Amino acid sequence: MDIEVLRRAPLFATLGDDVFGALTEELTEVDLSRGASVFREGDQGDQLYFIVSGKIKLGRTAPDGRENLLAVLGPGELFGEMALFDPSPRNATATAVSETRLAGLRHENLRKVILTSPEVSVQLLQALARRLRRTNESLADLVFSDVPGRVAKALLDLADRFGRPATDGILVAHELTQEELAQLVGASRETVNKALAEFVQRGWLRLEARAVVILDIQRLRQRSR
Amino acid sequence: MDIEVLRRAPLFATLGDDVFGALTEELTEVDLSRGASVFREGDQGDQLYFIVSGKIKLGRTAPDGRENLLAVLGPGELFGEMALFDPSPRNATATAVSETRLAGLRHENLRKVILTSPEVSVQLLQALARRLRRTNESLADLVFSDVPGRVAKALLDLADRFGRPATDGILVAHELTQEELAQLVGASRETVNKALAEFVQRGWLRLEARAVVILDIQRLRQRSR
DNA sequence: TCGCCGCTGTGGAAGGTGTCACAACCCCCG
DNA sequence: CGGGGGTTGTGACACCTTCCACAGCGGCGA
Repeated sequence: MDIEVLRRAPLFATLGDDVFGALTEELTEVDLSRGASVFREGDQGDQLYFIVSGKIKLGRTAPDGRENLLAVLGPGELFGEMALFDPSPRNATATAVSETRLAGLRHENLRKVILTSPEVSVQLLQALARRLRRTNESLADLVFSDVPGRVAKALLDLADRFGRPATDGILVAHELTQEELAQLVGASRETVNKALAEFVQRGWLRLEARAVVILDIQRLRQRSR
Repeated sequence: MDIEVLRRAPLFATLGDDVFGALTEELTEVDLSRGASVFREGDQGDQLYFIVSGKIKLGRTAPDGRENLLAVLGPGELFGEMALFDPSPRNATATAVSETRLAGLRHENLRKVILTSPEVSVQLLQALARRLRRTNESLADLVFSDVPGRVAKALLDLADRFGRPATDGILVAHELTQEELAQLVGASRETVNKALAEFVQRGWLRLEARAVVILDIQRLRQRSR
C-alpha cells in the first residue's frame, strides 16, 4: 500500500501518527483493471473508498438499460461515503475507467477514527459538501445548457482535473470513450459526437484515438457559458 | 423560539441537556413571509439554518434570468450547510414559499458543538448524504424521464413530505405555483401545465387554486417510472 | 365593488435531441 | 496477417420541448 498518498490526503492529514498508523492497519487494498467494478447499484456495502491511483466512474442504470454517469473521480478523491451514513443500498455503480488502486475503509473503523479525531469528520463534511456542490452544478447545467454547452463544460472540467499538456494543447478524456462522455453530460453518443465535430470544425479541438486535445480553451470556455 | 421542535430534530437529539441549552443561546431566530429570501446566490455567509415551520425553496438563477429549483424543504430540515465546510459563496438562493420561521446557527458555534459532541457531525453527515442522494436522483430523472414523468414524481414526492389528506385524495403543492413546480422539475411552465391537464383528463388528479389533489396515486406512481 | 395583476389554460411554430441506419476506422487477438 | 468487435463519424426523420401569443380566471388591494 502506498502510504505516502494517503498521508497527504486532506482526510487524513490532521491525524496524529499513532491514529494514522492504526488506521492504515485496517485498510483494504483493491486493484482493478479497466471495466471492473467495485460495487453495483443495489448492493449492500459499508465501505468508504479512497482512490490511490487511476480513475473511477460513478454511474446509474435506468430500468431500460440506459446509463448515466454522476461523476468521474481521480486520485485523492473519496467515494462510497453515502452508504456509511445513509443506510440504504448503493445507489450507483462504481467502475474503473483505467488501471486503478483503491484503499477501502470499513464503517466501524472510520467511526472509531471520527470519535477520537473530530477533525476527520470536518474533512468528510467538506468532501461531501464539495460533491453536493458539483452535483448541483450539473443539475443546473442539464436544465440551462444545450448539449454542446455541456460537452464544452465537461471537457474543461476534465482538463482541469486530469488534463495533460500536449504539444499544441491539453490532452483530455484519454481513457474515456465518447459513449462515456455522452453519459457524463446526459446526452446520446451521436449528439455528443456532432458537438465535438463542430468544435473541431471551429478549430477549438483536435480529436485523437480515445482522446481530445483542447486547442482554444478561451473559446471553449466562452461556449460553455 | 420553539425549543420543542429543535429538541426533537435528529441533529440535536443526541445532545446532553447542558450542551443543548448552551446551543439554544446561540441561535438566531428568523421570520419570513412568502417571497422573502434568507440569502442569495453569491452572498457570503457562514450560517446553517434549521426550519422550525414553513417551507423554503432553494433555487438558482441562470445569467439570462431563468430559474431552477434544487429542492423544497420543510420543517425539521437543514439548509446552508455547504457554506460551513466549503468556503465558497452561497451557490443558491433560499426563499420562503410560505410563512416561515427559521433558527440560524453560526459556523463557530456549530464547530464548538461538533468538537464536544462528535455525534452531531454524524447527524450532519447523514443529512448531507441524504441530500446528495436526492440530488443524484433528480439528476437521473432529468436524463431518463420526460416532463410528465418528472411531474408525476415531483407530485408524489411532495405528497410524501407535505401532503395533506383531502376529502377524495391528497392535497399537494399548495403554496406552490405551477411556475415553481415547473422550475422544480426543470421544465417550462406551459409543458408542466399540459402534463397536469393530461393527468386530470385521465382522472388521476384534480386541480384547485394553487394546489393539486392526487386522486389515483397508483397510476401516478406507475407513470413516474 | 371594481380593476388589475398574477396565475392558469391552450394552440401552433420552431428548434433541439434522440433514434435509427449505416459506413469507416482501428486496435487487438486469434 | 486477416478478421472482428468496439469505437467513431454522419445523415434523415420523428418527437418532445421550448417559445410565443393570447384568452380566461381569480384574488387582493384601492
